[in-house]
Amino acid sequence: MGRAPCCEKMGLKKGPWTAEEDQLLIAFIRQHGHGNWRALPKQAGLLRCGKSCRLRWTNYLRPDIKRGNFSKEEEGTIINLHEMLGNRWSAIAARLPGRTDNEIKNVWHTHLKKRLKNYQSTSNTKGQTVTEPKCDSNASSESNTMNSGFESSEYASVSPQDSSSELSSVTDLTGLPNNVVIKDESMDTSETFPQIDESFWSEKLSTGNSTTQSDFAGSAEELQFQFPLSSSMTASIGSMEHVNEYNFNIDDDMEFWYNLLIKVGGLPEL
DNA sequence: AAGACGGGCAACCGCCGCAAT
DNA sequence: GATTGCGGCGGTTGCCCGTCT
Repeated sequence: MGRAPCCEKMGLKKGPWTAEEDQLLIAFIRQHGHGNWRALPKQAGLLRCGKSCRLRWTNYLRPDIKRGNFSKEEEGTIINLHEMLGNRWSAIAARLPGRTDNEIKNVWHTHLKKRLKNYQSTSNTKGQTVTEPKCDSNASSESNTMNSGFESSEYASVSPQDSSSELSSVTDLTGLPNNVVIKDESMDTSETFPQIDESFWSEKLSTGNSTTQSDFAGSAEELQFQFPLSSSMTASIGSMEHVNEYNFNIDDDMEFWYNLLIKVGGLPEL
């Protein structure tokens, strides 16, 4: 069909935003909101396309943006979520209040990916089975054996070399709120994750605007999934303050997931 | 001191999904 | 059902700035 470009380039400004433009945008959105991005620049007196305005607002001007360096916990969360979700930056950002998808994407490409690579090469030299993360948009089910990708001394209380199939060996990212570790590259978990969508996790794992551990602690359930190479699976559910672990050893995966969701309050009991 | 280089980050581009018509 | 318009998303680009030589 062919779409027209998002905005006619003629007369529209590109490049870095000036303080004046920022003020115009903020003032307009404060007064009128941003119902229609395409119409907004004209109404606000900006020579920008709507897309540019939306991006500037969502990535920089929004009042709830948290600026500054990422904490180690945030970085750990990103790595874990990236393992789980792949390059779905907006989904990852939804779990890190105050952080934007763009910011997370930049952090990933500039810092975390390198760290992951270093970790992997280190692991490989130690004879571990380590897989490259698949950056596939359908990667919510991706699984691999690289744990968090952090140097163990920095983030994980259990060293990567210790990875056995027992619960104690699940890499613990020292109190991360949504600590999900999926292992076993031979397993396609997309078939066993049928009902776990993003809204479920964000509802379960985020509370308001805060990202502090204590905020997560009350509401939720840190999930650690571990798939040993056997046909059975082992999982633990730990809260932030006290690790209430539930151990499952099951062969029938669908029943397992359903029961697990009931446990964490994601499904009503029948 | 100055030019080269590389990293970090803000912004742009193009595609996709969805709702409205 | 087809078309159109919009918002959103992820990939990519290009500028700025710090470091190196």
